[in-house]
Amino acid sequence: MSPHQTMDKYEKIIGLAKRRGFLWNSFELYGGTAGFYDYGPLGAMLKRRIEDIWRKMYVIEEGFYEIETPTIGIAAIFDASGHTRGFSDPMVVCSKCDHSFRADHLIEGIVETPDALPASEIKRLIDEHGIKCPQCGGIGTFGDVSSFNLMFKTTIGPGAERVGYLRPETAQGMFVDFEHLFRFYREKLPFGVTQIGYAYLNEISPRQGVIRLREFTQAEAEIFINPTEKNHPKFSMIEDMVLRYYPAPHQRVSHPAHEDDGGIIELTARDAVDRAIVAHEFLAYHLVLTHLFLVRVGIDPARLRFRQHQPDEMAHYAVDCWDAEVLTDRFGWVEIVGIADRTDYDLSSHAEHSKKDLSVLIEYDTPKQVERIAVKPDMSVIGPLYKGNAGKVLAALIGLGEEDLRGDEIKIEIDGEIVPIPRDLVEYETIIEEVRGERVIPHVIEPSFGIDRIIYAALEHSFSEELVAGVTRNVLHLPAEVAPVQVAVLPLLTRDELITPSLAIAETLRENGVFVSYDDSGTIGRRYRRNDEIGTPFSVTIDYETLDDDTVTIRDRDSMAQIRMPIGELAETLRAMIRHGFSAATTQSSQ
RNA sequence: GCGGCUGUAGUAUAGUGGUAUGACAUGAGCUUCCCAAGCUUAUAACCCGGGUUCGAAUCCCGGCAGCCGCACCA
Repeated sequence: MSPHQTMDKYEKIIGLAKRRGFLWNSFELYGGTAGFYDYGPLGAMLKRRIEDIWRKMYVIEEGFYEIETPTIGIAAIFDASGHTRGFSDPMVVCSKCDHSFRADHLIEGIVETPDALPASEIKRLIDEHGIKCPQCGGIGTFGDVSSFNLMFKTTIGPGAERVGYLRPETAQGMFVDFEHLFRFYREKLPFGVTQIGYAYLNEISPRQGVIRLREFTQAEAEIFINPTEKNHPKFSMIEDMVLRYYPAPHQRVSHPAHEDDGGIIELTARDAVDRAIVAHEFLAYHLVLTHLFLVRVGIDPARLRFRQHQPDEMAHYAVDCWDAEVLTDRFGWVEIVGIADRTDYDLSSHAEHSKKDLSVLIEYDTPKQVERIAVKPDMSVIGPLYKGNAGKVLAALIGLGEEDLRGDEIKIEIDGEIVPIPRDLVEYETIIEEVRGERVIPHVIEPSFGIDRIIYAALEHSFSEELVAGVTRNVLHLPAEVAPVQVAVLPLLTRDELITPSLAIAETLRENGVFVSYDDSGTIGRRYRRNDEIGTPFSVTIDYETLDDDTVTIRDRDSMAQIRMPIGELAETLRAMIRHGFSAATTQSSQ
């Protein structure tokens, strides 16, 4: 058996990607560093095309404008988002049973604020008090306490005073801009905003190549909606779309990420919502949109599923959360998109930390008439009487109901003390007030795409080895829309009389917006195979017939079929093929 | 981060205490040549640092990277 046959698919893809200029390990000149990859010429082109399709679908078709916010965030943002806290749990591993524990939890009861201690101090206390391993009962079996904050830390400005972090997700920048965005969208819900950009996690030991990176690209949409309106206006357009759902109750295996236990069900979006498998229409709509995007960029729908988070796996605030997962040869099911209903968690948390009101007024269709008690204390007397406490007295009085105000004496509570207020100092009346609406904090639906993982999955799913006349043909069956090189222009022979018109054709195609590579090295068969391997969907070949009648052949990557056509129709036909495929465009042109 | 294994041209490899094998790929050329044909020719490698040694790619130590297991995992 040759080494090539013993390689698994991951090795073949990474090998191909490296050889042909899709992906390179970064800093390789200096030995490389795990968790960083360069996109080579073809990889960068593929990435750009995939991002552009995402933009077409989310920015143009859904109308979610794109913004850009800094990749460095200040500490306050991540205090509010929970990243400084949640990402920095001190952990300790038992060397006997290999279970890991929150180190601060082990010494609860020994000190009052264990979470405020540095790692070395926690370790000292664990040793000093002979803390037992809760799992196996071992004493003195704990290793060093390690802090797991995965954010890259840096300082802002000289003097190293102000702490900054490289953002661990692009989302926070959009939440922080909420007030600006709300005004931009003329103060109406729902609206969405998107961002495509780098995010950073200082992974402990990233392996798995491009699957787990320390710098990665996210494409995220944050859609702010009215919490009471989780139906989607365009739901009827997609309600018949069938997706492969893997609901939480169907997940019976202990590592659902690596097994398919047969619990996947195929349902229309309508059924998924009606049977309460997906929480609501808005989420279901975005599952479908995600599916359409992924298939369009080259993910095999048969190796795609939507897995619901288990209740204990979901962030505590989330109502419902689904991951789009792809089946990979080596890593099993891998998450490539997360789609969550994050409720008002993010905005509420930023409101609390920034002390700004981030609620919005949802107007009623018709204003409501509401009866309420208007309390009018005589402050000219109360003020001098209660002096420093006058403000508290006023606040307490205004909050009283009619039954509290009716008696001979009014009693209020100030700092835990009951204080009597003379009856004649407080007047009140019942008034009818018009209420135009209600203030609420919008909920957020967040589809979050891991672009690098999507690129890997598209490469793996489109890769195939096909036997042609006893020889293996490597092909990337990438959709023409995302293929880095769209058309290869190839003179049949390396001769001037064919090279000259070939270069002219390549130039014309470029002027028509087609991304073309010109190649005259080696035999024609070799050049076809070279282009198959990088996924070039169409090749134009110039031969001696071209010199007689100005026709060329277009060769289809997938079927290896060829058609002949006049040079004059070439650009238009190729553009149609890139959009609709070889056979569709062929049928069209022959009619 | 811990433990085990590994590191030779672009790729997969052969090999030895005295600078390295053959192949594929790549470049140039020949061959009117439509699916990795053939011929000529060229380019191209011992992961990095330190130690032992007359001499280290080879032995030893450290680092880095990769793979596997544990832990972590957007």
